[in-house]
Amino acid sequence: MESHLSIDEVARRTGLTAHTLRYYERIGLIAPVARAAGGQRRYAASDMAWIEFLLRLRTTHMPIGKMQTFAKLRGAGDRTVSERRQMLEAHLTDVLANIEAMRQSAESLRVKIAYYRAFEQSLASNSNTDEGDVHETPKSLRARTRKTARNRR
Amino acid sequence: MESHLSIDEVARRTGLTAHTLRYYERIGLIAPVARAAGGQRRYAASDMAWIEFLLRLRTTHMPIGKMQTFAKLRGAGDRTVSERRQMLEAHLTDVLANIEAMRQSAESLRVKIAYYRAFEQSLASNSNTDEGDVHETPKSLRARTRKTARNRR
DNA sequence: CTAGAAGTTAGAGCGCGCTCTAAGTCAAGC
DNA sequence: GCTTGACTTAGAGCGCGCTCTAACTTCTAG
Repeated sequence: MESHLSIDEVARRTGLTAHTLRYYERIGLIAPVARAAGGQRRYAASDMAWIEFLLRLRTTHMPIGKMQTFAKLRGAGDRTVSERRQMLEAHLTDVLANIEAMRQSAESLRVKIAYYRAFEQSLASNSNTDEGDVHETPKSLRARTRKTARNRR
Repeated sequence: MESHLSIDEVARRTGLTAHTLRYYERIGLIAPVARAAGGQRRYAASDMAWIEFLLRLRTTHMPIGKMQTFAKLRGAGDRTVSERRQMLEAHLTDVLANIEAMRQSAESLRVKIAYYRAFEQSLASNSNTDEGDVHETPKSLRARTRKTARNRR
Protein backbone atom coordinates (compact mmCIF):
# COMPACT_ATOMS: atom_id res chain seq x y z
CA MET A 1 0.00 0.00 0.00
CA GLU A 2 1.43 3.35 -0.97
CA SER A 3 0.40 5.63 1.89
CA HIS A 4 2.14 8.66 0.55
CA LEU A 5 -0.18 10.66 -1.68
CA SER A 6 -0.40 14.38 -0.95
CA ILE A 7 -3.74 16.12 -1.06
CA ASP A 8 -2.81 17.78 -4.34
CA GLU A 9 -1.90 14.47 -5.89
CA VAL A 10 -5.22 12.97 -4.79
CA ALA A 11 -7.01 16.03 -6.14
CA ARG A 12 -5.27 15.57 -9.48
CA ARG A 13 -6.17 11.88 -9.62
CA THR A 14 -9.79 12.15 -8.54
CA GLY A 15 -10.77 15.43 -10.18
CA LEU A 16 -11.85 16.81 -6.81
CA THR A 17 -10.21 19.94 -5.45
CA ALA A 18 -8.07 19.92 -2.29
CA HIS A 19 -10.78 22.13 -0.77
CA THR A 20 -13.42 19.52 -1.50
CA LEU A 21 -11.28 16.68 -0.14
CA ARG A 22 -10.85 18.54 3.15
CA TYR A 23 -14.55 19.35 3.15
CA TYR A 24 -15.46 15.68 2.70
CA GLU A 25 -13.21 14.76 5.59
CA ARG A 26 -14.64 17.52 7.75
CA ILE A 27 -18.22 16.36 7.25
CA GLY A 28 -17.31 12.73 7.87
CA LEU A 29 -17.51 11.38 4.34
CA ILE A 30 -13.85 10.44 4.55
CA ALA A 31 -12.37 9.11 7.79
CA PRO A 32 -9.47 11.15 9.25
CA VAL A 33 -6.53 10.71 6.92
CA ALA A 34 -3.01 9.87 8.14
CA ARG A 35 -0.68 12.84 8.58
CA ALA A 36 2.97 13.39 7.76
CA ALA A 37 5.21 15.32 10.13
CA GLY A 38 3.90 18.86 10.01
CA GLY A 39 0.30 17.76 9.82
CA GLN A 40 0.03 17.31 6.05
CA ARG A 41 -2.38 14.67 4.84
CA ARG A 42 -1.05 11.44 3.36
CA TYR A 43 -3.65 9.36 1.58
CA ALA A 44 -3.38 5.57 1.53
CA ALA A 45 -4.53 3.33 -1.31
CA SER A 46 -7.53 2.37 0.80
CA ASP A 47 -8.45 6.05 1.08
CA MET A 48 -8.28 6.32 -2.69
CA ALA A 49 -10.54 3.29 -3.12
CA TRP A 50 -13.09 4.77 -0.75
CA ILE A 51 -12.99 8.14 -2.50
CA GLU A 52 -13.54 6.45 -5.83
CA PHE A 53 -16.54 4.68 -4.37
CA LEU A 54 -17.87 8.01 -3.08
CA LEU A 55 -17.46 9.42 -6.57
CA ARG A 56 -19.57 6.62 -7.95
CA LEU A 57 -22.27 7.45 -5.42
CA ARG A 58 -21.98 11.09 -6.45
CA THR A 59 -22.16 10.20 -10.15
CA THR A 60 -25.40 8.40 -9.42
CA HIS A 61 -26.71 11.45 -7.51
CA MET A 62 -26.75 10.09 -4.00
CA PRO A 63 -27.19 13.12 -1.71
CA ILE A 64 -24.34 13.84 0.67
CA GLY A 65 -26.56 13.16 3.68
CA LYS A 66 -27.02 9.53 2.63
CA MET A 67 -23.33 9.18 1.89
CA GLN A 68 -22.69 10.37 5.44
CA THR A 69 -25.06 7.75 6.78
CA PHE A 70 -23.32 5.11 4.70
CA ALA A 71 -19.86 6.25 5.79
CA LYS A 72 -20.94 6.12 9.41
CA LEU A 73 -22.24 2.56 9.01
CA ARG A 74 -18.98 1.57 7.36
CA GLY A 75 -17.06 3.04 10.29
CA ALA A 76 -19.18 0.92 12.65
CA GLY A 77 -17.74 -2.31 11.28
CA ASP A 78 -18.93 -5.55 9.72
CA ARG A 79 -22.12 -5.85 11.69
CA THR A 80 -23.58 -3.04 9.53
CA VAL A 81 -22.94 -4.87 6.26
CA SER A 82 -26.54 -5.91 5.81
CA GLU A 83 -27.81 -2.39 6.43
CA ARG A 84 -25.27 -1.03 3.98
CA ARG A 85 -26.32 -3.54 1.37
CA GLN A 86 -29.94 -2.53 1.81
CA MET A 87 -29.01 1.13 1.39
CA LEU A 88 -27.13 0.36 -1.80
CA GLU A 89 -29.98 -1.75 -3.14
CA ALA A 90 -32.48 1.02 -2.52
CA HIS A 91 -30.15 3.48 -4.14
CA LEU A 92 -29.54 1.22 -7.12
CA THR A 93 -33.29 0.97 -7.66
CA ASP A 94 -33.48 4.77 -7.75
CA VAL A 95 -30.53 4.97 -10.08
CA LEU A 96 -31.98 2.49 -12.55
CA ALA A 97 -35.26 4.40 -12.61
CA ASN A 98 -33.31 7.58 -13.13
CA ILE A 99 -31.33 6.11 -16.01
CA GLU A 100 -34.53 4.93 -17.63
CA ALA A 101 -36.13 8.38 -17.27
CA MET A 102 -33.08 9.99 -18.83
CA ARG A 103 -33.03 7.44 -21.61
CA GLN A 104 -36.64 8.20 -22.47
CA SER A 105 -36.12 11.93 -22.38
CA ALA A 106 -33.01 11.55 -24.52
CA GLU A 107 -35.11 9.67 -27.04
CA SER A 108 -37.63 12.53 -27.11
CA LEU A 109 -34.80 14.95 -27.71
CA ARG A 110 -33.60 12.83 -30.59
CA VAL A 111 -37.05 12.98 -32.15
CA LYS A 112 -37.19 16.73 -31.72
CA ILE A 113 -33.75 17.11 -33.29
CA ALA A 114 -34.88 15.03 -36.25
CA TYR A 115 -37.94 17.24 -36.61
CA TYR A 116 -35.78 20.36 -36.54
CA ARG A 117 -33.48 18.86 -39.14
CA ALA A 118 -36.38 18.12 -41.47
CA PHE A 119 -37.62 21.64 -40.96
CA GLU A 120 -34.23 23.06 -41.85
CA GLN A 121 -34.18 20.92 -44.99
CA SER A 122 -37.47 22.39 -46.05
CA LEU A 123 -36.12 25.88 -45.46
CA ALA A 124 -33.07 25.10 -47.56
CA SER A 125 -35.03 23.74 -50.52
CA ASN A 126 -37.35 26.73 -50.31
CA SER A 127 -34.50 29.19 -50.60
CA ASN A 128 -33.20 27.21 -53.58
CA THR A 129 -36.46 27.05 -55.48
CA ASP A 130 -38.00 30.36 -54.39
CA GLU A 131 -36.82 33.91 -54.78
CA GLY A 132 -34.53 33.44 -51.79
CA ASP A 133 -36.37 35.70 -49.35
CA VAL A 134 -34.93 34.61 -46.01
CA HIS A 135 -37.21 36.81 -43.94
CA GLU A 136 -40.62 35.51 -44.83
CA THR A 137 -42.98 34.70 -41.98
CA PRO A 138 -42.85 31.43 -40.05
CA LYS A 139 -46.45 30.62 -41.02
CA SER A 140 -45.75 30.72 -44.75
CA LEU A 141 -42.62 28.65 -44.31
CA ARG A 142 -44.42 26.07 -42.31
CA ALA A 143 -47.20 25.94 -44.88
CA ARG A 144 -44.72 25.19 -47.61
CA THR A 145 -42.77 22.73 -45.47
CA ARG A 146 -45.10 19.83 -46.08
CA LYS A 147 -45.13 20.36 -49.83
CA THR A 148 -41.37 20.51 -50.17
CA ALA A 149 -40.98 17.63 -47.80
CA ARG A 150 -43.27 15.61 -50.03
CA ASN A 151 -41.31 16.80 -53.05
CA ARG A 152 -38.09 15.53 -51.58
CA ARG A 153 -39.08 11.88 -51.46
CA MET B 1 -57.18 23.53 -28.07
CA GLU B 2 -58.41 23.61 -24.49
CA SER B 3 -57.11 26.93 -23.19
CA HIS B 4 -58.72 26.63 -19.83
CA LEU B 5 -56.38 24.94 -17.41
CA SER B 6 -55.91 26.70 -14.08
CA ILE B 7 -52.47 26.89 -12.52
CA ASP B 8 -53.44 24.29 -9.91
CA GLU B 9 -54.63 21.91 -12.57
CA VAL B 10 -51.36 22.33 -14.48
CA ALA B 11 -49.46 21.82 -11.26
CA ARG B 12 -51.36 18.62 -10.64
CA ARG B 13 -50.72 17.34 -14.15
CA THR B 14 -47.03 18.22 -14.38
CA GLY B 15 -45.93 17.57 -10.82
CA LEU B 16 -44.61 21.12 -10.55
CA THR B 17 -46.00 23.43 -7.88
CA ALA B 18 -48.00 26.56 -8.74
CA HIS B 19 -45.10 28.50 -7.20
CA THR B 20 -42.65 26.89 -9.60
CA LEU B 21 -44.90 27.48 -12.60
CA ARG B 22 -45.05 31.20 -11.79
CA TYR B 23 -41.32 31.20 -11.17
CA TYR B 24 -40.66 29.64 -14.57
CA GLU B 25 -42.82 32.26 -16.22
CA ARG B 26 -41.12 35.04 -14.30
CA ILE B 27 -37.66 34.01 -15.42
CA GLY B 28 -38.74 33.59 -19.03
CA LEU B 29 -38.79 29.81 -19.27
CA ILE B 30 -42.48 29.97 -20.06
CA ALA B 31 -43.89 32.77 -22.23
CA PRO B 32 -46.59 34.95 -20.58
CA VAL B 33 -49.66 32.76 -20.19
CA ALA B 34 -53.16 33.89 -21.20
CA ARG B 35 -55.29 35.33 -18.40
CA ALA B 36 -58.94 34.91 -17.47
CA ALA B 37 -60.96 37.88 -16.23
CA GLY B 38 -59.46 38.73 -12.86
CA GLY B 39 -55.93 38.00 -14.00
CA GLN B 40 -55.85 34.27 -13.34
CA ARG B 41 -53.65 32.19 -15.63
CA ARG B 42 -55.26 29.92 -18.19
CA TYR B 43 -52.88 27.44 -19.76
CA ALA B 44 -53.36 26.30 -23.37
CA ALA B 45 -52.50 22.86 -24.71
CA SER B 46 -49.45 24.41 -26.38
CA ASP B 47 -48.29 25.69 -22.99
CA MET B 48 -48.61 22.18 -21.62
CA ALA B 49 -46.57 20.76 -24.49
CA TRP B 50 -43.84 23.30 -23.89
CA ILE B 51 -43.81 22.62 -20.14
CA GLU B 52 -43.51 18.92 -20.80
CA PHE B 53 -40.56 19.62 -23.05
CA LEU B 54 -38.98 21.73 -20.32
CA LEU B 55 -39.45 18.83 -17.93
CA ARG B 56 -37.59 16.56 -20.30
CA LEU B 57 -34.74 19.06 -20.37
CA ARG B 58 -34.84 19.15 -16.59
CA THR B 59 -34.89 15.36 -16.34
CA THR B 60 -31.74 15.34 -18.43
CA HIS B 61 -30.16 17.97 -16.14
CA MET B 62 -30.03 20.91 -18.49
CA PRO B 63 -29.30 23.95 -16.29
CA ILE B 64 -31.98 26.63 -16.17
CA GLY B 65 -29.66 29.14 -17.82
CA LYS B 66 -29.50 27.05 -20.98
CA MET B 67 -33.24 26.48 -20.92
CA GLN B 68 -33.64 30.25 -20.81
CA THR B 69 -31.38 30.62 -23.83
CA PHE B 70 -33.38 27.97 -25.64
CA ALA B 71 -36.70 29.57 -24.71
CA LYS B 72 -35.46 32.91 -25.96
CA LEU B 73 -34.41 31.41 -29.29
CA ARG B 74 -37.80 29.75 -29.59
CA GLY B 75 -39.48 33.08 -29.01
CA ALA B 76 -37.40 34.57 -31.80
CA GLY B 77 -39.10 32.43 -34.41
CA ASP B 78 -38.21 29.92 -37.10
CA ARG B 79 -34.94 31.48 -38.11
CA THR B 80 -33.41 30.15 -34.87
CA VAL B 81 -34.31 26.54 -35.62
CA SER B 82 -30.79 25.58 -36.64
CA GLU B 83 -29.28 27.12 -33.53
CA ARG B 84 -31.84 25.35 -31.38
CA ARG B 85 -31.08 22.05 -33.07
CA GLN B 86 -27.38 22.54 -32.39
CA MET B 87 -28.10 23.28 -28.73
CA LEU B 88 -30.16 20.12 -28.43
CA GLU B 89 -27.52 18.05 -30.19
CA ALA B 90 -24.81 19.31 -27.85
CA HIS B 91 -27.08 18.62 -24.90
CA LEU B 92 -27.96 15.15 -26.15
CA THR B 93 -24.25 14.34 -26.40
CA ASP B 94 -23.81 15.36 -22.76
CA VAL B 95 -26.85 13.37 -21.75
CA LEU B 96 -25.70 10.18 -23.43
CA ALA B 97 -22.29 10.50 -21.76
CA ASN B 98 -24.06 11.06 -18.48
CA ILE B 99 -26.27 8.01 -18.92
CA GLU B 100 -23.23 5.90 -19.71
CA ALA B 101 -21.40 7.17 -16.61
CA MET B 102 -24.42 6.34 -14.48
CA ARG B 103 -24.76 2.96 -16.08
CA GLN B 104 -21.15 2.13 -15.26
CA SER B 105 -21.43 3.36 -11.70
CA ALA B 106 -24.65 1.40 -11.28
CA GLU B 107 -22.79 -1.70 -12.43
CA SER B 108 -20.11 -1.08 -9.79
CA LEU B 109 -22.82 -0.77 -7.17
CA ARG B 110 -24.29 -4.05 -8.30
CA VAL B 111 -20.90 -5.71 -7.85
CA LYS B 112 -20.51 -4.22 -4.40
CA ILE B 113 -23.98 -5.37 -3.41
CA ALA B 114 -23.12 -8.89 -4.58
CA TYR B 115 -19.96 -8.76 -2.50
CA TYR B 116 -21.92 -7.67 0.56
CA ARG B 117 -24.43 -10.43 -0.01
CA ALA B 118 -21.69 -13.06 -0.17
CA PHE B 119 -20.20 -11.64 3.00
CA GLU B 120 -23.55 -11.86 4.77
CA GLN B 121 -23.89 -15.47 3.64
CA SER B 122 -20.56 -16.26 5.19
CA LEU B 123 -21.66 -14.63 8.42
CA ALA B 124 -24.83 -16.68 8.42
CA SER B 125 -23.14 -20.03 7.80
CA ASN B 126 -20.55 -19.18 10.43
CA SER B 127 -23.17 -18.61 13.08
CA ASN B 128 -24.77 -21.92 12.10
CA THR B 129 -21.63 -24.02 12.18
CA ASP B 130 -19.66 -22.22 14.88
CA GLU B 131 -20.44 -21.54 18.50
CA GLY B 132 -22.61 -18.63 17.42
CA ASP B 133 -20.37 -15.81 18.61
CA VAL B 134 -21.73 -12.84 16.69
CA HIS B 135 -19.14 -10.45 18.02
CA GLU B 136 -15.93 -11.96 16.71
CA THR B 137 -13.52 -9.64 14.93
CA PRO B 138 -14.01 -8.58 11.30
CA LYS B 139 -10.58 -10.03 10.39
CA SER B 140 -11.47 -13.56 11.46
CA LEU B 141 -14.82 -13.37 9.73
CA ARG B 142 -13.25 -12.19 6.56
CA ALA B 143 -10.64 -14.96 6.75
CA ARG B 144 -13.33 -17.58 6.92
CA THR B 145 -15.41 -15.91 4.23
CA ARG B 146 -13.49 -17.41 1.33
CA LYS B 147 -13.63 -20.92 2.75
CA THR B 148 -17.34 -20.90 3.38
CA ALA B 149 -17.98 -19.29 0.03
CA ARG B 150 -16.04 -22.10 -1.60
CA ASN B 151 -17.96 -24.63 0.50
CA ARG B 152 -21.26 -23.32 -0.79
CA ARG B 153 -20.67 -24.19 -4.45
C1' DC C 1 -73.93 40.71 1.24
C1' DT C 2 -70.49 37.87 3.19
C1' DA C 3 -67.21 34.23 3.96
C1' DG C 4 -63.87 31.44 2.28
C1' DA C 5 -61.10 29.56 -1.25
C1' DA C 6 -58.04 30.38 -4.78
C1' DG C 7 -55.56 33.21 -7.22
C1' DT C 8 -52.11 37.45 -7.78
C1' DT C 9 -47.41 40.11 -6.99
C1' DA C 10 -42.64 41.34 -5.43
C1' DG C 11 -39.30 39.84 -2.99
C1' DA C 12 -37.11 37.27 0.89
C1' DG C 13 -35.34 32.77 2.34
C1' DC C 14 -33.51 28.14 2.05
C1' DG C 15 -31.04 23.61 1.34
C1' DC C 16 -27.48 21.68 -1.22
C1' DG C 17 -22.79 21.11 -2.52
C1' DC C 18 -19.29 23.04 -2.75
C1' DT C 19 -15.74 27.14 -2.93
C1' DC C 20 -13.11 30.51 -1.14
C1' DT C 21 -10.87 33.59 2.42
C1' DA C 22 -8.01 34.77 6.19
C1' DA C 23 -4.74 33.82 9.20
C1' DG C 24 -1.49 30.79 10.58
C1' DT C 25 2.14 26.66 10.53
C1' DC C 26 5.79 24.11 8.62
C1' DA C 27 9.77 22.31 5.61
C1' DA C 28 13.17 23.17 2.28
C1' DG C 29 16.42 26.02 -0.30
C1' DC C 30 19.45 30.13 -0.56
C1' DG D 1 18.17 33.34 9.48
C1' DC D 2 14.91 34.28 5.90
C1' DT D 3 12.01 33.61 2.11
C1' DT D 4 9.07 30.84 -0.59
C1' DG D 5 5.48 27.96 -1.16
C1' DA D 6 2.65 24.27 0.07
C1' DC D 7 -0.03 23.07 3.45
C1' DT D 8 -3.32 23.76 7.71
C1' DT D 9 -7.82 25.50 10.17
C1' DA D 10 -12.45 27.64 11.10
C1' DG D 11 -15.73 29.73 9.07
C1' DA D 12 -17.89 32.86 5.59
C1' DG D 13 -19.84 33.08 0.95
C1' DC D 14 -21.92 31.57 -3.31
C1' DG D 15 -24.68 29.75 -7.33
C1' DC D 16 -28.46 26.94 -8.27
C1' DG D 17 -33.21 25.83 -8.22
C1' DC D 18 -36.63 26.37 -6.15
C1' DT D 19 -39.90 27.59 -2.04
C1' DC D 20 -42.25 30.42 0.83
C1' DT D 21 -44.21 34.85 2.84
C1' DA D 22 -47.00 38.85 3.05
C1' DA D 23 -50.28 41.61 1.46
C1' DC D 24 -53.68 41.95 -1.70
C1' DT D 25 -57.58 40.88 -5.32
C1' DT D 26 -61.04 38.14 -7.30
C1' DC D 27 -64.38 34.36 -7.83
C1' DT D 28 -67.87 31.26 -6.00
C1' DA D 29 -71.27 29.47 -2.78
C1' DG D 30 -74.66 30.24 0.56
